[in-house]
Amino acid sequence: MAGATLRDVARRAGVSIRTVSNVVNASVPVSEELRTRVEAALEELDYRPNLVARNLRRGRTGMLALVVPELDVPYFAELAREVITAARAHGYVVMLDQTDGDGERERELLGRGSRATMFDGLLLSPLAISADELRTRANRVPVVLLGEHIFNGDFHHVAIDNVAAAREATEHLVAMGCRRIAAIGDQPYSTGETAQLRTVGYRQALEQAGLPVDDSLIVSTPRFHRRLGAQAMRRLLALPEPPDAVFCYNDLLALGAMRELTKAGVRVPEDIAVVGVDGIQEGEYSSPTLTTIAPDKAHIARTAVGTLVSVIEGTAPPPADSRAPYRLVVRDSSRRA
Amino acid sequence: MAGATLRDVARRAGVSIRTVSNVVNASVPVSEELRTRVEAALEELDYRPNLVARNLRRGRTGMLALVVPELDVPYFAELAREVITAARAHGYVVMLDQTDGDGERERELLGRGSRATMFDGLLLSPLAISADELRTRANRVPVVLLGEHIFNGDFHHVAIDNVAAAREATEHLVAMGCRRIAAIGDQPYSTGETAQLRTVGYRQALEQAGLPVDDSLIVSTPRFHRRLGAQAMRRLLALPEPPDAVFCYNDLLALGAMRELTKAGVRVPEDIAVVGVDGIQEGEYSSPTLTTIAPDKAHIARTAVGTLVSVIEGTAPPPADSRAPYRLVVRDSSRRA
DNA sequence: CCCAGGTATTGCATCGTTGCAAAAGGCGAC
DNA sequence: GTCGCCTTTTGCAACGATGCAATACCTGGG
Repeated sequence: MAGATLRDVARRAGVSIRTVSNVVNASVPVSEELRTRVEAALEELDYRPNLVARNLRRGRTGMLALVVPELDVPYFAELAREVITAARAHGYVVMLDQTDGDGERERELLGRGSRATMFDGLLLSPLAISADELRTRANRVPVVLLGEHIFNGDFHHVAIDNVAAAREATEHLVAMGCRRIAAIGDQPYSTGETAQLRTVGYRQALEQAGLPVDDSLIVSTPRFHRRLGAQAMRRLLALPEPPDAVFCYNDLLALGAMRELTKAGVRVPEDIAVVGVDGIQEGEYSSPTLTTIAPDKAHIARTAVGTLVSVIEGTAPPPADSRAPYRLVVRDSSRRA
Repeated sequence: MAGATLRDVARRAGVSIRTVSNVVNASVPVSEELRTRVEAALEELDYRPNLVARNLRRGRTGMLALVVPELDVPYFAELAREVITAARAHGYVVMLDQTDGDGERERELLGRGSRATMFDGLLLSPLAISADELRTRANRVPVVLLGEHIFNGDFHHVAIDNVAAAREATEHLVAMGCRRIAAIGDQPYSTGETAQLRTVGYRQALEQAGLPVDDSLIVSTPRFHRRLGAQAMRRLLALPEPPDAVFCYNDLLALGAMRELTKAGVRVPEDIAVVGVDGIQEGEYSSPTLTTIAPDKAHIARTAVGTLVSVIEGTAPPPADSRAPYRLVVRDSSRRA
């Protein structure tokens, strides 16, 4: 059961431990004869290097941690997939954890008893943690932030231009002839600012189009879940003058809203057009299919992992915001004559 | 940058390394005076234990690996969430990897150069790997299988009763008055047998209801994705005598099929009723909402992690199949007058 | 036949921590 | 005053691997 060590193999092959190590790592030339003998012994004992020991010696683990609020949120699942793939390309594996949007959990990650020493770098999609906290706590592990911005200049950060993306989504609705466009997902009280940036973009688009900004059309939601999208939509439908379009700050909100509309017998997009953000696969198959701002998740993952690896290797430039590309994908939920 | 070690703290507090270790681990009583001094030093140097070293010494890493085919498949994402939660309850963290259903990738996991020595146990949702391979390769790491069965008696295994579940789903359609019930998702050629078991249950239900089994109504799909569900549905619609219901082997297939039906102007459930398997959140908000067989994912995760932990600790009973509970959740996609 | 120079092989120390068992210290009992 | 016991503290070795530098070996040239 207990695995064979270099020593066991060395004894069996009648060579030194060091020689076995040399064969295993192929770093130093080894004579044909010994190599054969050692390889036979390796085979017979089914040797596997103990990576914990190797990591201790080398001072690196080859593991990255990816921390997201909720893994069952499709955006994060799809992003995680890309991150794992990107990490593999760099020779890293990924430890995955979720915080449930709990600030306590995020702090744990960086605190005293954490497993932070077990991975070489951290990809964090923060929700509740603040800039100061992160700065004072994350002095050990290289960090790259995903999505939420938190604070200027202190950390590497990868995300789309939220203002521009939101503006573009709203402009699209304007171009489709919508005049009373609601927004679902603002978070004026939150520590994170992604939602607030999207509100800025939404307002910009309305103003540029010469449309009035009606605050009763902006519905806040504490999280970005389907249920909350449905709930928000219900409120909008109850207004004396309901909207003719909704820009949702993510696809789950949009899908929840669409469900509510369908249930209420409101036609999408004829009566109310819907746009989301995230470009999750679910939106390709919903009824109707969902128009969305789709960030290039593979790009985000590659950039974030690449940056993190260069931070680990000490070859990274100073922290900077990286703007990831996105596309407006127009589908049925907003396609009007 | 480089973290302080026990030695640094010891030097600073003027005590032995061992005493610092005792304070940190609180395992052995330490006098009030020294404890205070050591704790001050720990604080000043912001000491964090090097977990790699600790793991080497203790021979355990506190990490479990969860390997699934695809993380962006909602079922696996939702399951992963539960697994991470269950693992945390046992003091473990989770390394997550995906195989893309690639047998090669699965083999790598267990092979020579793998990171298998970095985690204490493996939760594997296999797709392509065979029983023999697993048996000869997984002699090192404790393994618990999720979903796919692979082989009797060699490995701990957690899954629902696929025959019964499929039978129940089909019976439900029969009870709703459907008489020409199709099945999407058979995999007669696959190494895995989940799909085949579901086909068995489907046939049993039809036979018990006295309905003919029409092989042209059983559509195979190599994977369980939305696109393939849509494709399969297209084929069924093209039949001279299309079905009046479809049992899909998972929710993604069902959602793909429903999309195709909506596009074709076929009403669900009036013209064709649809049932899926997996109980993913997406089905609660699709239009129409999706009837599904919902395995208790939290139960699966808890059982699997609990079993794995007991295998690791050497207190596990011999390998056995564990049947996880599931529920038939009836929603609009199959609700007929 | 010996030596230089290169290659192949090895021993030792080390990564940071913990298990074990011995040493040191304190205190009451005889 | 001394012994023995209990508590606190410590030193040493070990987990399994690799970096470094020294040794052993080998070949060809003088």
